[in-house]
Amino acid sequence: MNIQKLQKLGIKITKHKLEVLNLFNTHKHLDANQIFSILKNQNVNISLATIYRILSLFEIHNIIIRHNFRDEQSTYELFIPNQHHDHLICYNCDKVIEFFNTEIENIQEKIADENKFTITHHTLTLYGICFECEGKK
Amino acid sequence: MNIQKLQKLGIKITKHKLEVLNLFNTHKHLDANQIFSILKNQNVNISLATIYRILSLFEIHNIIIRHNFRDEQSTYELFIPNQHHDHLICYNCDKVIEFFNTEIENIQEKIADENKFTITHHTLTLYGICFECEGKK
DNA sequence: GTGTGTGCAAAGCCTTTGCAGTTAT
DNA sequence: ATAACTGCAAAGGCTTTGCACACAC
Repeated sequence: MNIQKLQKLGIKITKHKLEVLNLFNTHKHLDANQIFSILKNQNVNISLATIYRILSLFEIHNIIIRHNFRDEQSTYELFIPNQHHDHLICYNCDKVIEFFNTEIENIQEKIADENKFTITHHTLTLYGICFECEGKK
Repeated sequence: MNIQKLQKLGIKITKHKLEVLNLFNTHKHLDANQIFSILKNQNVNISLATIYRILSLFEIHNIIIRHNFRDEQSTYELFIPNQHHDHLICYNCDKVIEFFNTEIENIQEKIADENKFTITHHTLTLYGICFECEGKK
């Protein structure tokens, strides 16, 4: 995702938008508060309201996607076409591991067909304890 | 789930708890507000706070399970041991279809093993448009 | 110049909690 | 009797919005 693409979408380029976008290059998964904290540490003045507005805008234009992993805040990650994946999350350390499994995707299609559904998207998240946290106990 | 089982868990039986529990016999998936509305229509006086407290209590005791299907409110359904299932949800009419697929469950275990994870639970939800809604367009 | 973007403070929504009175066992 | 339950109102956490000003194109 670069500036030209943003402009093609009719999005006005601002320093704030670029800063939020850049964060996703170094942080795969981010929520609004994390973005706020990181930018604050970098001495960037931006309000939470603006962050939420930028995230909504990016989401509408399929630049990022929103996840609601637990009940709490929404987490965002860059949306990269043809690179769909699902998540494995450690309940203890919040580590997120991405995975993709063709078989599961195919079976999902089969299930949708059987129920006469047209799937637009899906959420598959496995929650558990990772090896490192398991060892610590 | 019957009164004896509740009492064995050390839960004090009240009219409100039984009323909430009974609703799940006729409504598979319910959120706090729906419960509030339904009971209000039945002339049952109960506060939202109490509903939330009952739902939390039932969740802790594995009587019901909580889903966060979209971003909105939490939805609950009865927890029936050995009857795990996943969901297919219509974006248009909110219809919920339950399904279970052994293959997917097995592959998930394989993925967890490969990543040295111990899975405690998972969420698989397929979002799309059902046959009826597709026809209406 | 004009339509967007922004900060601030206020409000919205779902959910939780403190308190004082009530009920189940 | 006593621990659990309840209603009410207030507060909490995340997110959105109205307004006035500032900025991108």
